[in-house]
Order: sequence, then C-alpha cells, then structure tokens
Amino acid sequence: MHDLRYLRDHLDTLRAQLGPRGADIAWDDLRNSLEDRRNLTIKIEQTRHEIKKFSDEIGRLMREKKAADAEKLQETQGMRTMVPEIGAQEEQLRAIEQQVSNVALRIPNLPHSSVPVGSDSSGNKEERRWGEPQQFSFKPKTHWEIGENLGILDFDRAAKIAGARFAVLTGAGARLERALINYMLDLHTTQHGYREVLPPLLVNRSSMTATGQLPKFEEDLFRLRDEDYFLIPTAEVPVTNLHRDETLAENALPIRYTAYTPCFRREAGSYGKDTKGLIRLHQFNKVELVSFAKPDQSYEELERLTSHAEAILQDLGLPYRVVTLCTGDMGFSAAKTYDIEVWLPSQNHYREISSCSNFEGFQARRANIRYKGTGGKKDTKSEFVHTLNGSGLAVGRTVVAILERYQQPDGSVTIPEVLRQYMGGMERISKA
RNA sequence: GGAGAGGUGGCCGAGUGGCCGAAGGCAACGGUUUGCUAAACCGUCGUAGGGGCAAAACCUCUACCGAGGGUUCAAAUCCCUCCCUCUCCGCCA
Repeated sequence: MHDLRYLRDHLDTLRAQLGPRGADIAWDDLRNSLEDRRNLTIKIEQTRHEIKKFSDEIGRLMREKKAADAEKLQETQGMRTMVPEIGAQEEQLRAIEQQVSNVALRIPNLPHSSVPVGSDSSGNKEERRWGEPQQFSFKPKTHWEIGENLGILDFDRAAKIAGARFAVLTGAGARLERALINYMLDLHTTQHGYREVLPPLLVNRSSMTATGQLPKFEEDLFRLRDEDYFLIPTAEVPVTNLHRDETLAENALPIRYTAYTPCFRREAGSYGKDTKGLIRLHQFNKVELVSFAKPDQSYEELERLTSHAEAILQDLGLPYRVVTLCTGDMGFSAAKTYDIEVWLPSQNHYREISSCSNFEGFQARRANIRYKGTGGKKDTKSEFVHTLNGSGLAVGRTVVAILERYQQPDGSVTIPEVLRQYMGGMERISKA
C-alpha cells in the first residue's frame, strides 16, 4: 500500500507513474474520499476538543461538590447535542475510511526506475545466462514420461486421490524431492546466512492482506470453509508476517530467513496451461528466501538474494538465465523482480524456477514493519523496512529440470553430485 | 468441547467512572560524584495522526491501556461481541 498522505498530495503523479498498472483504479473516487476524510477528521477533532474541555470542567466541579454548577454546564454548553453529532460524524468517517482502503489496498506498487516498461513477458529484459543447454544424442523425453517410466511419478493415482494438478512421488522420486529440500536449506543456512523457519501453512486474513494477496487476489487462494483461514500460496506470507506490527533494531538488519513449505494455489484462470507434469500444481514444495533490509541497502540485497538462488542451480549444473520482469509482467506488490528461468530440454526453452523481488516499503507499510536506530542516539525516527523474497528454489520444478537435464538414453537419470549425500549415495535412478 | 483466570508503556506492575498517557520498579539514555569498576544521586525516557511552520527545533490538538462496538457530559475502569494467553477437565498426533 502507498502512504495515504503521499497519495493525497501526489495522486496524479502516482497515477501517471503507474500508467496501465493503475488502469482499473477509481482514482477520482479516491481523491474525493481522501479529501473528505481529512476535512471530517479535522472537524471531529475540534468537536471532541470542545467536549473534552467541558467534561474536564464538569469533573472539576463534581470534585468540588458543586453538582448544581456541573449540571448547569452540561445543559448550557450544548453537550447533549454535540455528542450525537460526533457520533454521526464518526460513523461517516468510518465509511469514508472503508472507501479509502477499498481503493488504496488495490493500488499496485510502483516499479523501480530500473524496470523496463512493457505490457507482457515479451518486454522482459534478459540480464545474463549461465551454462549451456546440453546437446542430446537422442530426442529428450518430457519429465513426466521419464518419471512415469521410472515409476517415481504417478499422476493417475494423484488424480484419483485429489484431482487434476496434483502429483504423487514415490520411491527415488520422493527421495529426490526430500533431498533437494534438505540440500537447499542446508546451503542457505550454512553458506548464505539465513535462519531456518518452519511456519504455519494456514494463515489469517490479516497476514494475507499484509503481503498483498488480499483483498485483490482472493480467488487465487484456497480458503477453509468454516474458518477464516487460507492455505499459504508461498512461505513469503507467514515468514514476512513474522515481524508484522514490530519495530526492528536497525543494527539487526538485514534479517534473513529461509523456509521450506508446501504451497497451495487455486490456479484459477490457468486452465489448459501446463496441464501435464509437475510444472503447475495446486500443491508444490518450495524453499523460500525472505529478507528484511534497510531501504538504502535493499537493492544490493536483491542482487545478493538472487545470487543465492542462482547458487543452487549452479551447484546442480542446470543452465539458466536471469530476466528482469517488465512493468506489465510484474506482480502486484513488487517494485522490481528478477525471474530465474531454468532450461528445460523437452520444451526447448527457459521456464521460471524462481522469482526474486524487492517490495520496498509496500508490504512493510501494510504489515507495519518498521526499524529504528538503537544505542541511545537521540530520537532516530522509525521507518518502514524494505521486504524482499525469492524462491530458492521451487522444488518441484527443480525435479523437472533434473529429470530432463540428466536423463540418459536408457531412460535412467543420473543424480547431480551435490545431492548424492542426501540420497544415501545413490548415483542414478533406474527402473526399479 | 466444558470450567475458570487474565491481556496496561521495552519489561515487571499499580490503577473499578472525572485531577490518568497512565503511580512505582527494572532496563535504557544524558549528567554529577568516583583511582577503575560498582554503587549513589539528578535528569530524560511510548507510538501514530492532524494543525501551526518553507523546514527543523518547537508549540498545539486528537487518538491509542488486546480488537471492535455500546452506555455516559466524561471510560484503562461499566456493558456487549470477537481475538489471544494461561490453568484444570475431556479429546488427540
């Protein structure tokens, strides 16, 4: 969310800066609501001041046992009329504030100046590539063909148990997924300085609003029928909310967390896309990186966080590229996003496997996460932190990339060196 | 699920209708004292929003005692709803 005072004073500027990103926002309503809100607030505060003044006076008289005088004051100063009046005004103010936040909470973040302008993914900018897509002496199979042939992926039974867009992993497949999770967590905690978190997978409405999933994207979320809980679509939600309504010590920043969680997404509106395989599921595993940084260091932190995700792919020997999302392709809350795309031989192109974003103060303002200087330096004012996060990595898609990249002519798959210690020394997945 | 207790400033804790944004203590910060450390003493010590101001300092107003409503001229204090924590019982991995 944007600062409301800033909104009031710079509404047209922001509107212009957002361009198409703000096309569906009711700007004029917002402008009026903000103006009404300000005027009414001033009026209410003045009236309240009057009431308070005479109340104090009545209190003084009562203490002096001058009940009659107090009674008189009560009648003569219009207290009896001011009170209902202020009640009505407050009700009006509540309605206005509701209107304000209805609109304000749906305004997306402003892209950073380094973000390329564009309307869709064709406007994204490639930053760098790592590794060479390998040449196969045979036609590479898709990961679901490989997995089903090896007996480690089972989509038919997943559909029976749950439905479309679910998967069952068995045997070495399940073990590979688990190995990846452990390997990623170990690397981030021991080499990259992140603290491991195992958070709740169900969160409340406030948490979802703080990180920006609500109110605009409720249809993307799974929600419980009888309780106002949502299944997390990413660990970003519970982990960023760890510090909701907190003021952090400046010298503790940056604070870095990594969390493995399953993620749950409705995938409404993606019918027909990636219907086969592990690419797009209602439930998938992800290791997430989250950072709380000082504003003047957050872009440096974004580079660092992105490199931590890249390190996984490099270790696994999976070719990838990094792209900067253009204005039209970025998410709602982000100010800048790098997507890391891994090479998938069967599709003959790069597919997203990680998305690393700086949200600047957008989430922090919604979540009320501040930081403040410590050590008695006189009143350093608290400010909003910048929040960042990125996948490090999406585990299911990593399995996809490994199966396809390391498939052999005989249908077996060799296991990347770094994972072998996590798989009991297994070097190859062959048909059982 | 049943019964009970409770949520007050960074922490502890007083406060049952008006002089309470809130006693007292601890911690923190500044200072005095002091071979050093410690102690003692003095002082400062919440957050947010609005207005004044070009702005800072500063002045001033408003709000905040878990959240939201209500009663009242006046609410930390009374009433209602909700959330959370703790204890006991039941159930359960």
